[in-house]
Amino acid sequence: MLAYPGFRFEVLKQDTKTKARVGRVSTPHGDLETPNFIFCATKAAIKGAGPDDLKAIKSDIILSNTYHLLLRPGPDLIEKMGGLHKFMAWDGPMLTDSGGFQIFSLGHGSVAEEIKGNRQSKHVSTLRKITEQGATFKSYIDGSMHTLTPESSIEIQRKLGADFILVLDECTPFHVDKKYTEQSMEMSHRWADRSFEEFERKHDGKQSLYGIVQGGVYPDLRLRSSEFISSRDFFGHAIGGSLGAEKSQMYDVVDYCMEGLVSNRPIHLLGIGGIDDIWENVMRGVDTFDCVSPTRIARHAWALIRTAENFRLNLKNAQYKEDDSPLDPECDCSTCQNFSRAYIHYLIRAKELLGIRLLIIHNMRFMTRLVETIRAAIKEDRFLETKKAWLRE
RNA sequence: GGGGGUGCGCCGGAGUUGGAGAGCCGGGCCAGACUGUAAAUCUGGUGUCUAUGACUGAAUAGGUUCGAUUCCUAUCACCCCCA
Repeated sequence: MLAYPGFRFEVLKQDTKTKARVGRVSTPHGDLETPNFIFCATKAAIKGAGPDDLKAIKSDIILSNTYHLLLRPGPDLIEKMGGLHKFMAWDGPMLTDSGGFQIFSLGHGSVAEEIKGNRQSKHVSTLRKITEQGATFKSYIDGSMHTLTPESSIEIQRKLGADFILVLDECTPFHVDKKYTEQSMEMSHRWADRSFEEFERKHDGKQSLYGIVQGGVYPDLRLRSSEFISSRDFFGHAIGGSLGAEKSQMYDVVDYCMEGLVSNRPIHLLGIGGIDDIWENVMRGVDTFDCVSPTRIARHAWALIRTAENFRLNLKNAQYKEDDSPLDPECDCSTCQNFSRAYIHYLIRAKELLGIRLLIIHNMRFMTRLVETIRAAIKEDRFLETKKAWLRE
């Protein structure tokens, strides 16, 4: 049994009516309470926000990516600079993705494109091949070839030094049949074991390893995969791969996984960050989330607002030209305390970077306030009531 | 005052050797997409109307011609040169 001396997960409060729970994860870089949201700093930076901003909006943890940092600046450079925490001046908990998602995204394009059938996508795949050994990519930066194996992904993540690291997996697409999904899942399981062995080989207690559940949208495969991942000595579990074409299917897939996952480990849902998805999946027992959406849509001028349609407003829209009200009257972030919708609208139109930055800060604070609300509700044993009121169901 | 040149879309270009423009490329404008980030990206729309079709449209007014954005005349605006 592998020990994770620098780490601990404890459930502080279990909701009595649902699987929602409040937990505490301890890491060498500090603790965080769950449910929580992990902001994506894919290339060792939250686009448009720095560590001070993260502290200001009360972010507990961020994520960075093996594949992108492998291409540039390279894991050796980051190790030489004292590790990723020091390099990017973030001293809190951190997770790195293994590059498994890039096996999907560099092969198929975005999630939406793949699910919608790649209709008009101009996506040119830079994924060269997937074999039992690993995945080979052509760098989008300089065209050079790079192979990511379970072993090399762990080795790179060790050099990066994040607190939580992930096994290499194949993020299975939506448009493959059950046979492919099953074979992909089984290969990901073998990759999980290889990742674990490589992790264990140089284990120093400063990092912890997450196993990833695959199995597409198939209940039996998801159950098998989650039981497999539970049988290995991972610190935490992540749910990955295709979660279906619709939200209802995603919630079903999460339910399938939960049947096979042991409950004394933190459970992460990879890549999900829709506002309603967070409530629905916390209810199903998910502890942590990550998603590019809050920061990406901010760069595309959308602000997260609880009471808006689909929980968001497009500040680029003409209707905000003369709107002197704060961005979100419910929010305590520096953007909402200081700036009007009209000003942000103007900044976006004028292509002033500050406009994007103000929205990024607000959207991030929106997410941390959301998980604060959720945790408080669970602690007070009012999760379902709060969910209903918050979502105006 | 004299000479030369240029005028079409909200703006800037390109193009039309007298043979069907609601019509190319940017930008702007109006919207949309985005879920482990090749994304400050990408997509659609953008004359009018009673809208599967019509109508108007190449500075303005005339003229030549089967046919004019194209040729001619006048006017207007802007630019350049001379005085």
